[in-house]
Amino acid sequence: MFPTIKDVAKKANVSTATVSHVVNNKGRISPETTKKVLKTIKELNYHPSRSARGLVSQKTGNIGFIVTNNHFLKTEAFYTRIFLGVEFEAHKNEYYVLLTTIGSDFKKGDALPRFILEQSTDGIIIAGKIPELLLETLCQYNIPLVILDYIPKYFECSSVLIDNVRGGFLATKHLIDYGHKNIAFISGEISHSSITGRLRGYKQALKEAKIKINNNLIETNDEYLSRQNGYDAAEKLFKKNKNITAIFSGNDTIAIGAMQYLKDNNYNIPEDISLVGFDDVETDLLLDPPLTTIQVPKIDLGIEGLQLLVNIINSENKMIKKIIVPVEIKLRESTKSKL
Amino acid sequence: MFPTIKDVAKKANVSTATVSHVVNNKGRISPETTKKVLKTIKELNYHPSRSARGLVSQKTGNIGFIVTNNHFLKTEAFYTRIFLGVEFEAHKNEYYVLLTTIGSDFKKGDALPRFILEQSTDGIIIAGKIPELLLETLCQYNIPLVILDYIPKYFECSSVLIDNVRGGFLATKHLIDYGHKNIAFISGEISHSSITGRLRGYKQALKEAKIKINNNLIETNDEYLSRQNGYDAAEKLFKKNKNITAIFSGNDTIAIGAMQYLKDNNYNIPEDISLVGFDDVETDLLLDPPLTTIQVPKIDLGIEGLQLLVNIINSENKMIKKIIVPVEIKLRESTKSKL
DNA sequence: TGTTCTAAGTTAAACGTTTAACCACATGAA
DNA sequence: TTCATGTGGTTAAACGTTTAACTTAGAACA
Repeated sequence: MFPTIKDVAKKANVSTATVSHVVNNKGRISPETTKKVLKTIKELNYHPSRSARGLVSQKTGNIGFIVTNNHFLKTEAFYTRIFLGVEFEAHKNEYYVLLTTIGSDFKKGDALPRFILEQSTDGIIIAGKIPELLLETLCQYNIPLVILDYIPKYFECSSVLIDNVRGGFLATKHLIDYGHKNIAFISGEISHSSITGRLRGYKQALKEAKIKINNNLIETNDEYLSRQNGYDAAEKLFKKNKNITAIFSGNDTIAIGAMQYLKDNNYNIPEDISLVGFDDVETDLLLDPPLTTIQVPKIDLGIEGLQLLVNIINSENKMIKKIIVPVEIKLRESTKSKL
Repeated sequence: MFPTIKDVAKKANVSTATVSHVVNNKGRISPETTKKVLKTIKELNYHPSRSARGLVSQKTGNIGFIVTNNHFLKTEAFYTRIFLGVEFEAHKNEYYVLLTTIGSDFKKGDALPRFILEQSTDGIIIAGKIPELLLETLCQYNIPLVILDYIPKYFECSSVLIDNVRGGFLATKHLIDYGHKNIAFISGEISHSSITGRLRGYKQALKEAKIKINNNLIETNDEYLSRQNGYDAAEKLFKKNKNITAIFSGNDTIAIGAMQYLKDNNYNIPEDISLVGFDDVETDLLLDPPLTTIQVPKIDLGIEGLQLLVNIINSENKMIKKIIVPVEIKLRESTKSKL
């Protein structure tokens, strides 16, 4: 069916080693021979078999993408785009991406993703928060590794991060500039490094504007980011406070839930309450009103992640690198100036 | 790093063949030996290398997923979900999915997806309309193949299809039941078998209700399904007609575009115009008003597709099978009874 | 007793590459 | 002439499996 390296070698009257050298640009082959071999390869439409290659050279041409099923299901729009960014750049770099989800309750003795055990990837990308134990286990295998959008607690690793602090700062600053003083922060998954970063930015902006931080205005828990979670957070918030005029929400999903609560309780957005999200998922534009938010370049995050991983794979230098991708604020109609 | 079959064989005092037989449940191995080998495998945490396996047995454990980049970009929400369905079921069946996009302008001599040439997949799933020439080329390689959501013109192939005709019928019938008589049909990509099916259902319902089909009320072209396309179609439609009270739109993306046109031109939905979509993408719920649509079980489509493919891979019987997945109407607030 | 059969394994080749080690030849220097 | 060096390859082993063909021991049978 498919021609092998032997077929090429025979037809071109050279050894299989020569063909291999030509294919891989290694060894010393004269220009004429190279040309002859290349021509034969084209004629036969020869492509080296991945399996055979992988067996001897340990290069499979695949990279693994790991995300917890919770993240993937609950904030699908976000992680799907990151995946697409990775996939897109992988395609350019002649890699394929193997996707797998794992439980967020990974514990001692649990099986690793099959692609690791079966050695079918050259490197791993992890998207979002992941059990620390899994990282440690992974580490023992000495596989090139890049983490996207998460900073592990006890573990140093090459990573691509969003400038969450700045994003939180920009969002809050925007509300302050619009004359708001009672600005709430709501979010779930507060143990996620991204969310704590956003909260830090929020506090920074308040401090800079000399507005006192009021813990009653901060409503967080560690449940996964879901709309319901946002609805509940807004509910709690308004039970405790009466004079809120603006909300900065840890991500868009939460914001959408909060928006629903506000509508259900006859608050007008943005007349009564200004609302800012974080992530810029596609649905924001379809909301009524369209959501002002912090734009996160999700596709770019994936692209950067893959490039970083490929660099690590191709170099001996295993220096840990961190890349920060910038964010900016997208002004839409869910915020209004009080001035 | 990773233990090999030899390590297991040595430790268990058997030959590698025996280990292989145990792993694959083949050959005649006594219960005691089996037990002993299994124990050793667990102790060493042995997993067969995919590359080595693939090399000799031609089973890579991967399946390829092909979609045109146009489809993927323009109706991302739809095809991403199909992909996730495939991915989900693949995970269950111990397969990995290699995703690739191809141009919709595939022509003679163009390179096939790399995973085919490099023989790194055991079968292929194709999602949506795809150049007929690519199918023919693919066919020569004799790879197990399943097509989702598309019927090629000159080519028979196992496939999983949506009941588009019924969907079109249900949507139109719903509008008729609500007392509408001047019901328009708009869509792009009319050469896609799914869209023609929906149009057929539309006509069927009208015929059954003894409403004359008016070609002025049918606005189609062959551009890709995009919001802009929907906007334009609605515009053309209303330039030609004044008395439309309902629109059935070939898919949700188009419907969203049309909705925008209606809003821009001060038509109220559903008071002035009732609108029905097709697909049921997640954003429909966030629209104002939420869109009545035909629900397509996208995840199930992917699941069925993968199961079908696995069956084909594992059986000699290459009979062509077609699976039709049912649809139902989701009543929301974009349609209103005139009665 | 010798023959056949069966159960439970083993042996060794094969899959399609890569790559370290080797070889043959030409050139140039001593 | 001899020896070192460089050029352009070839040879053959190795990667980790699977599997067809073979072996061996014991049971069953005539």
